Formats: sequence, structure tokens, C-alpha cells
Amino acid sequence: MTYTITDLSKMFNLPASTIRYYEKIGLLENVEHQGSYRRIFNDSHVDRLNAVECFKKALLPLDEIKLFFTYEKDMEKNSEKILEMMKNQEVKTLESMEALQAGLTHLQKKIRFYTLVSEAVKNKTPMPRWEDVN
Amino acid sequence: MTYTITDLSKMFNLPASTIRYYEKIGLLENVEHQGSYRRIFNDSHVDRLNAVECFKKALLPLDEIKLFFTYEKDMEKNSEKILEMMKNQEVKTLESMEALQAGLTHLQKKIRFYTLVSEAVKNKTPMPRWEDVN
DNA sequence: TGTTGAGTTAAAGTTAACTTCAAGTTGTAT
DNA sequence: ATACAACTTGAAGTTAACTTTAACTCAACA
Repeated sequence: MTYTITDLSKMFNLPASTIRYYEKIGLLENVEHQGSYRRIFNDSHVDRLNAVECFKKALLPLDEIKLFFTYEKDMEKNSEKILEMMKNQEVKTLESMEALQAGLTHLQKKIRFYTLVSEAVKNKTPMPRWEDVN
Repeated sequence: MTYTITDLSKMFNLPASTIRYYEKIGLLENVEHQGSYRRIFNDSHVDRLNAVECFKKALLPLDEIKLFFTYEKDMEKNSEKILEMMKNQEVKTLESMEALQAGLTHLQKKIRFYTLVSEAVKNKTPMPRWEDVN
């Protein structure tokens, strides 16, 4: 199967400029350029973009993602390096999750508190204290 | 209690330049400047920085954090606005959590796969297939 | 008195990941 | 033939959240 840049743009909900950018920095390789005319992508590029999106969700930076793909070309030789990279990122991702969870908890506490404040204002009852939501 | 910039720097594990920056953009208010000499912070600044760090963990941008503090000055009047802001951010934070969780799952699948690859290389046994880790 | 160390300023620089721009090219529809 | 839409390029611009730089100022200590 072949795809235009607009096909991929719609498939991945990414602006065409981003897809061009990914090619430019080497995340997408061997893209056919019909003369100096249009790009033609194939299923390998779809797979790549899928992988890129997954790694992006894990907060892996683009240059690391690129490095992963170069390692992956000789995975027998590079499996240890890949493993190290993935495990390092796992730690970072878990740390981000913890921070995010803490942030969410804080947010939800604020929501509980200001819900009480809103009610107190509406009903002209006494203001809540911050301790009330602990 | 009063604090120097280095005290806060150590307390919050933030570079002094970041604390100055926070003052500059209005996240820290009413900081005493002993002549054109040193900053003197107090417990209200410690509270502020604690709140800032919590909101940062929830991925709230600094300008929104600042807005929150201005709303908070008249919380009876602004409780609805604060509530809206916090609820919006809660949605975004939850979305980030989901993406992060998906990313982590992807990462851990790669880890399982390349662990098998490493073992296969070491033991000179056949390479695993990607389906083996599903 | 001179040096040191902690702090000050405004302004410029950094980073990642895009995004926008201006000018040009190509295939197709009228 | 001409207009149009979709695509191309390299280069410059954008954003948030800092960080760095260079030149300066105190207070305290030897």
C-alpha cells in the first residue's frame, strides 16, 4: 500500500509539516520523492509512525527514538543497548507518572475545597477551612 | 521565619535563578529587597513555592498558576472560575496519565521482547517473535 | 584595606519540537 | 491555455520555562 502525506496526516492526526519534519530529522527513512514532486509513503512508514507515537507517549525524546530505530536495524548486536535505553526510560516514565499522580491529587483536593467554597457562597453559610478537605 | 534565596534553593531543590525568575514573572510577590541588596523571603513564599511545585506536577502552565493565585486573593468572588480552571486541568492531567500509561505499556513490551532477544543471542537459540510478548 | 563569597541586574541564549513563511512546482479540471 | 489545489523547499519564527552571562554590590573576615 502507498500513502500521500495527507493520508498519513489524517491517519495519525499530525500536521503534514510534522511528518516532513520527522523525515528531515531522520525518523522516517527511505521516503520516495517522485522527482522533486510528492512524497510517497508505504506501510513501513505507517509502522514507524505508530512506533514514534507510542514512544512519544512514554516521553522518549525524538533523538532517542531515532537512536532506537538505528539500533533496531541490528537487534542481535544491539539488544543490550536497546534494553538499557528502554529500562532507563521506564524509570523516567514511572517517575513522571508518580509526579502526575501527585499533581492530580493536589488538583482534586483544590476541586473539593472550591466546591465547598462555591456552595458556601451560594448558601451564605460559613466558609470551609482547608482542613475540611484533608 | 525568613529565608535567603539559597535557603529556598536548597529547600525546593530549585536553582536560585529559577526562584528569581518566578519572582520576575509574578509567581512570588512582595519579596523584600534589602536596598538593592539581598532578597528576603518569608513563610508565605515557602507556601507559594509548595503550591507552585504541586501545580507544576499537574502540568499546569506557570501563567495559569499565576492566574490561580490572583483568583485566590478573592476566593469568594472567584471560586467558580477557580473551579472551572481546576476541572479543566483535571481533564488534561487525566489525559496525560492515560497517554503515559499507554507509553509505559509499550515500553515494557519492548523490554520483554528485547530481554528474550538478549537471551536468544546469549544462548544461541532462535530469535523470539514479536507475537511472543503479546 | 583588600579579598572573598553570596547576591544583584538586565539582557541574551538555550532547548525540543514543531510551525510558519515565501516562493516555486505539478497534475488535473475547465 | 489557464487556473487551481495540493504539494514542494529552505529558512526563519515560535513557545515555555528556564539558564547563562557580564558587570556590579555588599558585608564580613584576615
